[in-house]
Amino acid sequence: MPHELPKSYEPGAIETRWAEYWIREKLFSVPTPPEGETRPVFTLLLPPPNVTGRLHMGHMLNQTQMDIIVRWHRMRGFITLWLPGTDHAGIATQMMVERQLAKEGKKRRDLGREKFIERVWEWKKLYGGAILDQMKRLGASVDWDREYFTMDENLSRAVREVFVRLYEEGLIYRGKYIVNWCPRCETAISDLEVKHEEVAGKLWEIRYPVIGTNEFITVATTRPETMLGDTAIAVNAKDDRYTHLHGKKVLLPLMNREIPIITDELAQPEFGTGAVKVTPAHDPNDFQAGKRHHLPQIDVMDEHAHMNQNAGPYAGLDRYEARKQILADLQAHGFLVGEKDHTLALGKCDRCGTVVEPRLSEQWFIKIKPLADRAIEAVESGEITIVPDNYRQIYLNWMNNIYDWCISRQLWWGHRIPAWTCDNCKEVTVAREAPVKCPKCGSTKLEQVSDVLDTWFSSGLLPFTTLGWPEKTRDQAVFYPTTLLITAYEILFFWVARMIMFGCHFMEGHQQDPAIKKASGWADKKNDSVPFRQVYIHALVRDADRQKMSKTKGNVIDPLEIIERFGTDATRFTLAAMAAPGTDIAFSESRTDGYRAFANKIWNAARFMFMNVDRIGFVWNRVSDPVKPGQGPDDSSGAGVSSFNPQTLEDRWILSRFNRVTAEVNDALATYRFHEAANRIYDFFWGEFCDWYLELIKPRLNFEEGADKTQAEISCGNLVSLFDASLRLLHPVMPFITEEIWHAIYEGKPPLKSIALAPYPQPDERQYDLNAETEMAILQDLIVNVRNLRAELKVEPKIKVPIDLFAPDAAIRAMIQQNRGAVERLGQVDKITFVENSLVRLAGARSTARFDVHVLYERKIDVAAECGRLTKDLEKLEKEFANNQRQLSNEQFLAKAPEKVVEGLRRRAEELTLLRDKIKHQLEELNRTGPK
RNA sequence: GGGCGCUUAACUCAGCGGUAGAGUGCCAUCCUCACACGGUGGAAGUCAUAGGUUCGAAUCCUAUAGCGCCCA
Repeated sequence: MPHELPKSYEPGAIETRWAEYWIREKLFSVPTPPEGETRPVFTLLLPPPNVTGRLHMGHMLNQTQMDIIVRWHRMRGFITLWLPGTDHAGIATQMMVERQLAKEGKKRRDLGREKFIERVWEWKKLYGGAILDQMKRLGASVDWDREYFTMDENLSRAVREVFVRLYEEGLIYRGKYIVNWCPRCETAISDLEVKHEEVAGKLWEIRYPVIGTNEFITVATTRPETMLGDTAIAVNAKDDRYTHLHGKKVLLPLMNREIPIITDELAQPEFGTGAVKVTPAHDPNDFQAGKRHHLPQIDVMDEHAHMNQNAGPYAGLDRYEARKQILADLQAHGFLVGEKDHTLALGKCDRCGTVVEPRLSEQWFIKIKPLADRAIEAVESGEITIVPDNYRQIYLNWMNNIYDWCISRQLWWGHRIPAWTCDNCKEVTVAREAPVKCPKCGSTKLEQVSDVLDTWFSSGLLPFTTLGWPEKTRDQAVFYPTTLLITAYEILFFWVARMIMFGCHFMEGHQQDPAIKKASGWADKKNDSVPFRQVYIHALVRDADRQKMSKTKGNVIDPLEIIERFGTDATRFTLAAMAAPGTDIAFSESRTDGYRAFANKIWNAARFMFMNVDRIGFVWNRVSDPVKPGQGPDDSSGAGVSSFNPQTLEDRWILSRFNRVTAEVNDALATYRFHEAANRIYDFFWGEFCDWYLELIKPRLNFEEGADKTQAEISCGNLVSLFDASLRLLHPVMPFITEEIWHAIYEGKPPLKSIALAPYPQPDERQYDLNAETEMAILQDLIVNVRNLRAELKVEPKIKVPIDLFAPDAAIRAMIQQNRGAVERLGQVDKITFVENSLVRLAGARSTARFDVHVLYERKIDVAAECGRLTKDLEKLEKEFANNQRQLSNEQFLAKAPEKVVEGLRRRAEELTLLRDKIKHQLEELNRTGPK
């Protein structure tokens, strides 16, 4: 059956087809491996996107990298599980639905809790799958049979179990503390959910009259409205300016309340006036100071950040309205004594951007220190490695300065806290299931606490809850700890750190199936409670101007639009090729356009191959193809290109090069150097395979009457087997085009359902051929020099020219002689004449260390241009030579530099002398014969 | 305030102790029977600045400037 492919590659046509095929055929579904399984395992948890999410470049990068690593492992014979799912995203989702309600003129309270949650579920059903559908377009090879949602019943049960256990262990407590409060979302949020922003603000100075004196104490504040809740003034004990006021009281302006002057470290003498107001209910530092001095806590705001009844005449005002009013009143009564410009870091809600208010409220917390200690240990001991390495330190710094985690949220959408309050005695009972009666007073009037848990509480448990925890399952024995986590720096603390803490705590004592652990290469790891063995933190994708993408800036690049225009493969390749670890990616379309061209190049190389396959009537011998699924990473039986039968220099050369590139690509992937892997393949396929190998074998393929048919078949076979191997090498990065061509090679009857299940190429050292590589380099050098001379002599492209060649080394002469056809074809040469003497004195000649070549053509060369070029070359050589000699005459260099380097420089010196003399001669000759 | 990163060809980026690289763009030329999303040839960089370490620095150290990020 002849292969018919369109002349140019159209990704849109094939990509959706394969994406659907992979899902329909369940190619990436992984059943639980039975006892006795000895193959290596690779497990990766997809960072669950929010149900509210739309695919952005960050996801695309993340998923591209994961898919590359996952496909690479799968092709190397690992049992490879990539687990997908979505996160219920408490605040974000609730906001979406609230917004929807707002359009109908309703608020969530109008519906009531139950109806509202029903509404969210409806919303989730309708829109929640959007991001996963987008993911499918990327070709992500996840196990869709294991897809989860963080609010699934089994996961919810696990969440309750975790909560109860932590509570019973005394690691969860409830209390009234200062938390970050978002007045718009009407909920507490964690420190991590507050984003600080530098803004130009004011610093106001207010003076408080000291009772019993005619003195004043002046304090500075950026939030004057909180003064209504002041319960003390603090000065530093060491500050002599205030010693005489110790023990005295001041009269709080506007409120006419007497409050004490206390001494506390909170007041720093060198800062401002050295005295500070203390507002325990509205500032975390003041809260601590208040505890130390047993000060009352006066809350002056409500949950909407409006002043409450404690604010006296200001009750009911919005916080900023109140500020204005208070400043005016202070001014009027002579208490306001200064106003300065001041830049302050304003905390804003990560979700909605509203300015956060520190607020005293009853919340649930996790006592983090005991959990953090083990999580620190896991990273410090190397049980978990973080790549790039610098994130390790960042992680440790954070963990060492961690605060208790506020886990309760005053939302409706999320995992409701499994705690019940007794209506009668107010006793709070924490339990797995709703208690029938209060254990303290026996009352049956119990109401569940209305708060829900922070979204990250449940996602922090995913590495084990998705594997069936709290039951002990075979899945856990096999797949836990997961092997790798690939994620963005942004959620290192939100998510990664918490998974480590929870994993180390709840999976303590867990042991992975020893046979599988060993086969997977983790035998040296002692701790199987960690949620993953390795963490790879990927870069941020910025726009072409290095700006962080954001909706407000309007510079968001939509990956789906890029995919539409250039194809998924090209987009994936771009992200891979630009993903040098530790550096952010400035996404540039021109690069993607370049990689679309690469896809087209591959496509056309395939067309070329099929054209010859069809013409020769070649039958691809499937048996000899090294397709052995399921071989382990150490099994080298499929190594190299086993069905390749090298006959000629170019055969030996390309085979050697393929094996070297294979080694480099495998190494690069093993250390997450995606850019290196992508670039190696690109250079090989385009620069070596297409530009040289395909050109070189054309004469052997173009068999006509009287030609050697066997040779044509052998080279056709070599072409196909090398192409097949190259496709497998490239597959993890460009899954679609490789799948399409691979199936075409097998004329729709491949030995496996997908190239994704075929083995990944491994280098075979026996197929390295240094001689072939050296000889090929000389041949390429010769051809390039001839082309170069032709261009300079302005020889018409179609005209073939004779050349003279001086090559003193007999072996090189023989090699060129043997490959003269290549020189003739690729250099447009019609006759090669070997000569006895150097050709450097001739115009229109080039020389290298190994040969001189002269193109015979009647047209005179441009003497001035040639002189210019040679002079420039000479300058460069002289400079290098001078440098070279300086080093070689330096005794310290000779004494200290490694032998290899010295030897290299010596050889280079010889070459340089030779080249320099040749150019000098050429210049002399040109000056002698050429026009002035 | 603390911490981190970046500054290499016009643009976007690799390289991170031993002779400056890629892609795009640019110039010239060629629609040669896989590919003009192509071939061939070419031009283009005191590797931010100033010191230091070293036989040798784009690469290591220190300082400065500019840009950016994170944490408080």
